[in-house]
Amino acid sequence: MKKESFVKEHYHHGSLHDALIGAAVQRLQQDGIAKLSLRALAADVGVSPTAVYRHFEDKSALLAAIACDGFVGLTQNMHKYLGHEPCDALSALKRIGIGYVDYAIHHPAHYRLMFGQRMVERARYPDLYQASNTSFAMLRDTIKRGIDEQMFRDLPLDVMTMTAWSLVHGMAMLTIDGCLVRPPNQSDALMAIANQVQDTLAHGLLRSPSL
Amino acid sequence: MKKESFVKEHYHHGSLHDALIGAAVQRLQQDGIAKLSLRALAADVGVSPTAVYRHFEDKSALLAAIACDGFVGLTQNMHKYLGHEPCDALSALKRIGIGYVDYAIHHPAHYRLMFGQRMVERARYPDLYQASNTSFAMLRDTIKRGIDEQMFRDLPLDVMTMTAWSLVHGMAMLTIDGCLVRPPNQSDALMAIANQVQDTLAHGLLRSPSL
DNA sequence: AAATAATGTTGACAGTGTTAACATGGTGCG
DNA sequence: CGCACCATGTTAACACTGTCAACATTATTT
Repeated sequence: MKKESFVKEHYHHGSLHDALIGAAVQRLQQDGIAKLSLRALAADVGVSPTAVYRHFEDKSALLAAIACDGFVGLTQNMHKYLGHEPCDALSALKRIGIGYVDYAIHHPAHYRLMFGQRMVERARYPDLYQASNTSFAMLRDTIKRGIDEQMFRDLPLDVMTMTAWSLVHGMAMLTIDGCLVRPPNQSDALMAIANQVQDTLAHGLLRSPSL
Repeated sequence: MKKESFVKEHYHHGSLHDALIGAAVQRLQQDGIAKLSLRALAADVGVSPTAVYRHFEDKSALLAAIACDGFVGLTQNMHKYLGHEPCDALSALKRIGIGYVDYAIHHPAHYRLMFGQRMVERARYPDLYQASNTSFAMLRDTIKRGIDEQMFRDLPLDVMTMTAWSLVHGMAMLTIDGCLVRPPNQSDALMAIANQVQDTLAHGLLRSPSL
């Protein structure tokens, strides 16, 4: 009876941290990062401009937190596509790759942020650093399995990891930026292309490709 | 005898356009895009803040011009690595790819700008749009040649182009952002990796890979 | 119940992109 | 030559930004 009377009878917001991130994500999706202002965010949430600084050191830290969430979501999506039943390394790698691109396509604002300026200074943001490493480790570990099981060719793990990672990252970026020559906007058609690209990669990685 | 007396006896700068771009590139390399301000640029060049607007519609247009220069440089560098003697499609593709990554590594500020927000809105900047298309056409045409000469596997041109482009773009980005696991800072070592990655791609594209 | 920490607010400052109105000077035309 | 024009630069101002210091309010702990 004393709470939720209407709105903003409360001096304390209660969950400003999450609310700010939510508002930021929404604005990022609509207007892009260039037009994102802390003051507008604060207004969206119904709080004074400087309240932000009780939850984030500065604007960059807020963005880093969002990027961090992005990597967590990316990892989750890769796990989702990977599934639970055991499978060989190549299938696993393909599924992870599709999960990767799928996430990027459906969360472009997040994805662009994840690989923007924050990535360069990720040493300053331990959470972000760890979250991103967790994502990358999935790729790397799967490739290592393929090598250990002698399914993949005998190339340095680093090289293969970079190849696979470059491929999915490049696909994600080019798709998000609309760089495809004839952009098949249906994500189904897009995923079909992604599948074929993955096949090409498989052909390049496999010890004995099945044509 | 009447010119170049000392400095800035001239009301008219003479080449503000280029001077601004030069100053911008320098600041981009040092501080990154976040800290780039038109006013600072104007000060660098010794001109009032609003003089910029006689040469560029707004800040974004200036950045677009730099990105445009970047694509021109990228194309040039690919041509440089391609050389003049005729060669088969695979060699050509490899050289172009190396030229691509080489440019990105040596002009990270340019490269990040080229694939930043400006790329998304490149419809607004015809010059940028065309310059980028010219770069991409090099990749695409070379791949088409490989298909026509029946050197590459019989896959859709779009798929192969996306694969190759994704690969070089991904490599460029990951390298620039320092995402390599053990970053071999010498660009020689880097190029060695790039070469191996390209070989993997070749293995994936070729009709009959030579192991 | 009092002290302390957490959270929000107000007011201010320096810096930003951008516009409008004005100044300057080189260029071409009578 | 002189004059008008136009490209180029300047000054002043506006709205907006991130951020800080000082203060207010609420929650938490002692």
